[in-house]
Amino acid sequence: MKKSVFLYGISLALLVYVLKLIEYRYYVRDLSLGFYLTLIALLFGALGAWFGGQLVIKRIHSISSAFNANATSLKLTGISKREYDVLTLISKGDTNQQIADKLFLSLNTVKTHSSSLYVKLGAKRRTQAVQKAKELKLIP
Amino acid sequence: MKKSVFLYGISLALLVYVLKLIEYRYYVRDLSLGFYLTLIALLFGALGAWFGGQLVIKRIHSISSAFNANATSLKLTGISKREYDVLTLISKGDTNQQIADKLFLSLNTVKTHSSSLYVKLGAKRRTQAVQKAKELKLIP
DNA sequence: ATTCAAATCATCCTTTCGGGTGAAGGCTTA
DNA sequence: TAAGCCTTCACCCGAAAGGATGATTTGAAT
Repeated sequence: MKKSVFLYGISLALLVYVLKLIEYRYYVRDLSLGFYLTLIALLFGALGAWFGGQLVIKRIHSISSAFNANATSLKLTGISKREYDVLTLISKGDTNQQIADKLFLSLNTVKTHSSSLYVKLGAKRRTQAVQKAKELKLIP
Repeated sequence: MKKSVFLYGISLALLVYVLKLIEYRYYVRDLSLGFYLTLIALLFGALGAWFGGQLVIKRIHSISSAFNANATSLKLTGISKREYDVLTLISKGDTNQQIADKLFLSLNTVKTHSSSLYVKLGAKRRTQAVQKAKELKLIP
């Protein structure tokens, strides 16, 4: 981001320098002022468009890949590690028994975790829990 | 999109006109050519940046909202309209009974639809169905 | 007109979920 | 050390889901 701004600044400085040259040649050659103005407008318009596009793209990227398992939401909901493990597998469509097998837990433990998950997510069913977890960016 | 380009064109034309005025005043007032050049550069740079940003945003939107219920995948899976209705509500965390109420169906019918959904999606549970449907872009 | 898929509903039966509750061991922190 | 949370597991019970199968109606295609 800062790098982009820096690059943009450099480009701008360079162009201003070029403009200086043009300014000098203005007295030498016989091109209208309007020509240069249009040229500059086009140049900076294009440059600005590119820059603006890059800016937005970067922002979008930083938002969409802001899926760092979202520690903020995790703390807000108070979901623990183990509960999160269960949540992840629930979202993949595993049954409680399958989750128990994968996490080396008893079925009852998985049920306990999922139950507290529902409470913390304000859900009544696993499908709801998955939906809410996605809203909170807890899972992809 | 076309509208944006048009607006941009209009803005550009307007500014060029303004530049004309400035050009005339150049002979009247005592401001350096560099000043105007920089002004133009900044103006068009900013305008271009805004325009570029808008362009990218629109493109992103059209991509992300290119969620036209993905007819391709629907045909491939052979999911019917009614099944799709059920799928949608399933993905929202509704129970079969709730779905039945919303769609004015009997619980059994909902079960039938969901069962054939699972077959067509290669899922064994509703949570899996939801996950696969998302992969196929059938639901958001 | 016959055929076929979709949509609707049913019954029976098994599995899975989910709620409620209790309890034991471990770790952290006041 | 006591309080508190996390993790683990258990039992009970009702609700929801899911599988198998069959039946009727309707609309579209052949």
